[in-house]
Amino acid sequence: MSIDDKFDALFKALGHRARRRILDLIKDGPKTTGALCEALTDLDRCTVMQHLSVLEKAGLVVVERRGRERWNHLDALPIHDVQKRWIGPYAAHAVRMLADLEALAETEARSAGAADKSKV
Amino acid sequence: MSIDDKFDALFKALGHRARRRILDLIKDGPKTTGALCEALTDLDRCTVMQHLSVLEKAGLVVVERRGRERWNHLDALPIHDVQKRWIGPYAAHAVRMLADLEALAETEARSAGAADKSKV
DNA sequence: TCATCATGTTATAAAAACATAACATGTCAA
DNA sequence: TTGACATGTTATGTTTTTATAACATGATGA
Repeated sequence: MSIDDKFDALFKALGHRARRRILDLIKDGPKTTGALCEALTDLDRCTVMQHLSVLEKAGLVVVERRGRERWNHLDALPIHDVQKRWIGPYAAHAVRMLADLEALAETEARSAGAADKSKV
Repeated sequence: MSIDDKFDALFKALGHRARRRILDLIKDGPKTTGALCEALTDLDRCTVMQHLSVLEKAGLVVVERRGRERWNHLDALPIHDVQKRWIGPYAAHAVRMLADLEALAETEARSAGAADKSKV
């Protein structure tokens, strides 16, 4: 599995609201599949399980079997990689852009009087 | 457009390697659609444009038209929101989990002798 | 043991995403 | 103005995703 496959799987996993809700539900501790289905009343049980398997393939959910129960644990470590490669740098970029914009606005404000006659 | 729609669009946009490549290509300055197509030789021009429209819907690409050219600018601000709501908190969670795990490993190492007989 | 319960598997229909082709538009420069 | 050029639009086929239904398994407790 290439690095791109990994990020594809991760972003895909995060790209559906039901799956993000599941992550939020198991953030503070693992839950059984049944408990998750009870919380997600608008979704069929099979649908929840499909979402869980997408999350599992992305490495965001780790499964532990206890008797006939299946406990779904969050593993947030892959998100840490997303942060490092994609989000962090771009977020920093966003902040830098904002700063540039503000500087530009200030410069333009200063020369506004001179530039006015060239405006449409 | 709800907040969930926004995040759906954003993660979806980030969830395809071709689109992530496009983002990287315009990270340091806008490029025309034609320039992007030249860089992405493995993709059809129409496919590139479809990807661009996905990025545009997610607010990650802002289009400026100059004559017959279309200049695609990166807007990384939406990624900043992803960072704040989804990545940051979960990345922090990952770090906390790691710390917990290390603490647990240490505890178990200390009581290893006593616990050994109960192992399978 | 045996009914029940939690979960798993397989199949299928509908919707969305991806990739391409064919045609259309509007701009530039000779 | 006219041909080449950069881009836009519409249509279409293919593949994935999403959501359910129907059936299967395997643990648990009376």
